[in-house]
Amino acid sequence: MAAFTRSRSSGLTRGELAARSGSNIETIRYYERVGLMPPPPRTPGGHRVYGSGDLKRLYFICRGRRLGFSLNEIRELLALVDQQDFTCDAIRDLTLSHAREVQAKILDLQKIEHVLRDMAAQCDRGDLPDCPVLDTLFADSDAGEISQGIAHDNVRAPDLNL
Amino acid sequence: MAAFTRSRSSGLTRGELAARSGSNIETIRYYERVGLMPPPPRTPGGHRVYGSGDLKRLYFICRGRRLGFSLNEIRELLALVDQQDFTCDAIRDLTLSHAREVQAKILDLQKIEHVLRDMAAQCDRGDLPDCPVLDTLFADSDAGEISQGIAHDNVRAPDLNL
DNA sequence: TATGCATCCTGTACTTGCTACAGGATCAAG
DNA sequence: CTTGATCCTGTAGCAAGTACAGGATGCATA
Repeated sequence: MAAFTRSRSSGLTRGELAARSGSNIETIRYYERVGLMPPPPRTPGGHRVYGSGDLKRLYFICRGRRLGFSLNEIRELLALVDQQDFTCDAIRDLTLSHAREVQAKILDLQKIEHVLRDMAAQCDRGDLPDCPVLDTLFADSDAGEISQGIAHDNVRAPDLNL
Repeated sequence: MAAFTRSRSSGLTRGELAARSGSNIETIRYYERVGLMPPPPRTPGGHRVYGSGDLKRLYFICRGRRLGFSLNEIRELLALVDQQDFTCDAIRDLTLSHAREVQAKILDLQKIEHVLRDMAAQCDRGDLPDCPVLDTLFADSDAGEISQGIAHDNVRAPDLNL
């Protein structure tokens, strides 16, 4: 219950960093392992000691994740920042390209929701022998147009013929 | 190139099943391993031989996936079907509950898209010193309301303050 | 019948983005 | 000095597949 305690002069433990950023304590170690967070200095005993720069960086990662960026996309953004080698234009392009992916996913999901509600609505009409949902799911099919994957967030790219 | 060839009297190989269902050949083995597809009979040499029932079942799974059901949800549906122990009502409830999850995800993604486009739009106004996207991502934060996870499809549940 | 090639078999490892645990060390307070 | 909280490491697990290696079959043709 002693969250948000700072003991050493301005050094944060991994647990404190987790509490402040809202991320899981194990996730921080994971981000270090995959190279998103730099390996911090250690106490003589081997405990990690973080500074406020680390907190900012972690915020950045968390916020990027919340906005649906993949860790790789975030890695790219951070690399640009780290090397101070970016143009605002390039970052804007990245952002817009991501926005388009999100938009595509929204469209897919809307179609999916539509189909689901349609199926469910048929159940309401008591005049049918079987379960219309199962009937629909079991119906024969022979493919149709297949839209290519959105992938970035692993919602399956639904080819929306059924 | 000899897709859709049927050699043995009405027995399908794994490859043929994959071609007809549009799924990956390895995925079929995977579905068998996790208990969604039953282990089919084999030739004396050990090759799997599928029938038209298997094809229907695989269609069902694929269609369920395209509609965003998890393998576990599909497993439940199939169990109901296999045991012939379902009411249309129960399945309708499952469907609608899934539809609500999809809807929630759509709302989250719409907010995300909005934020992304907002950030990008600020870049267009040349009157700013730094990159507004990076500024936004790096800004300090102290949490806020945190909406609980949708989870089912591993789109991170975005707590939508920023 | 022999051969060649396509397809199949198995087991295992990889992916993304984490989370969880075991078994032990360290830290800070009382 | 002891206690309890937190930390350390390595490893294994989740979904939902995909991809390979190394070998066995199946089937058509010469």
